[in-house]
Amino acid sequence: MELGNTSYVILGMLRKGPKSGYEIKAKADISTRFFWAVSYGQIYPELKRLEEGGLIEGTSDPASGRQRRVFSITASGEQALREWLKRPGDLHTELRHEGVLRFFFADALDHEERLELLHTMRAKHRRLHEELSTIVPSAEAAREETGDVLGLLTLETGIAYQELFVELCDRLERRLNEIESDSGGS
Amino acid sequence: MELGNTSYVILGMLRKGPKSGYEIKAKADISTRFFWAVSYGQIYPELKRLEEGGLIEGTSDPASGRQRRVFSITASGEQALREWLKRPGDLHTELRHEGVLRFFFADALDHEERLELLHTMRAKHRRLHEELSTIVPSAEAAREETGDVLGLLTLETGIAYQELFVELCDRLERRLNEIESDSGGS
DNA sequence: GCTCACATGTAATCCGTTACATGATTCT
DNA sequence: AGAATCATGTAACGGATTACATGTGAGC
Repeated sequence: MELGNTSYVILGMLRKGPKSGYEIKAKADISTRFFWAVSYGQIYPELKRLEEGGLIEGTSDPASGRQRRVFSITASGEQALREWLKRPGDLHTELRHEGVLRFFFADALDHEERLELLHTMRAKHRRLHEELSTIVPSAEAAREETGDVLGLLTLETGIAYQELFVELCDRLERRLNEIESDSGGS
Repeated sequence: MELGNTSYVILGMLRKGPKSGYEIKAKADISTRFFWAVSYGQIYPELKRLEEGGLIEGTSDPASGRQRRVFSITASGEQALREWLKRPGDLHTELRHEGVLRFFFADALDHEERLELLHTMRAKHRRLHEELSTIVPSAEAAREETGDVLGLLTLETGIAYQELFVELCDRLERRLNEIESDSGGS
């Protein structure tokens, strides 16, 4: 059966322990979301498909008071996951960044408007930086409990990424101001 | 009419001067591609739509020996572009990064396999870094000719972005080696 | 004459989001 | 009692890629 990267998000989450679709989404929202987002509209149909393919197994969960289906990864699911993790060849990377896009075309704006764009952009990355920072304690707790250090390292990577953009906004602002004062000087 | 960010890529490219669909793609491939990619499958239908909406104007070009349509931005097209550039509110940012995704789930691998993943990832970012570096001279030439400094600044931003990921791969490798020698030591 | 770059377009498909619909349980 | 959270799912839509189809002009 054909699996996309989103299928592996589900498989990877289930490998860390049995979960419901709802829980997968919740975990993804504080971890993979920042470099691979998933939505309910993908998760639930995909859980069905993966179960039909025998990569995961669902059981109705009477232990919980709630009506919910909890899925576990099967042996062939684990095998598929490992196969993907080891698969050689190109790693898909894609960036869609409206802020940089606008900046590229910002010669249609005047100096003040350009600075405002950079401020909006920096504010966004600062917000994301903060959001990621609040997750750190729970990632540290997870490392203590499960011994999984990669969650924390990945989170730090995400934080460094946001920091870079904040710094780039500052750098661009300085450069624009230099150019403006050079051309407008005296 | 409804315009998406891809429409503004076309509008922005045409604002720098009249172009064919083919040329728009070629220019985008060495500039916006790294933070907002576009394909022919979007460009040609969108050119039609933008012309119908009066934001651009196409003229068959007999000056060139070839059969081609060259589009120019209209006054209302420029207005739409500026309106977008100044529009307040959220800037869409999206990252899909299979390398970091795999790394997050890489506790299913052994130490050597994890390092290999990081090497593949670093190789990819190095390749992109190099690709961007080769564009620098043409961006500098464009700055000289057209006075547009933003193309160069955006390119430098893209280069800094690739540099960060190369450095992050190194950093992660060091961290993994530290952990490995700690647990395997003595 | 051949190949490469120029050039335009469409159809199928995939991937993903958003909005909607529904309902149970827990907490206040 | 009411609100928030837990929980599952689907349908419509949008955005984008890929593959395909087709043809011309320029340079070797």
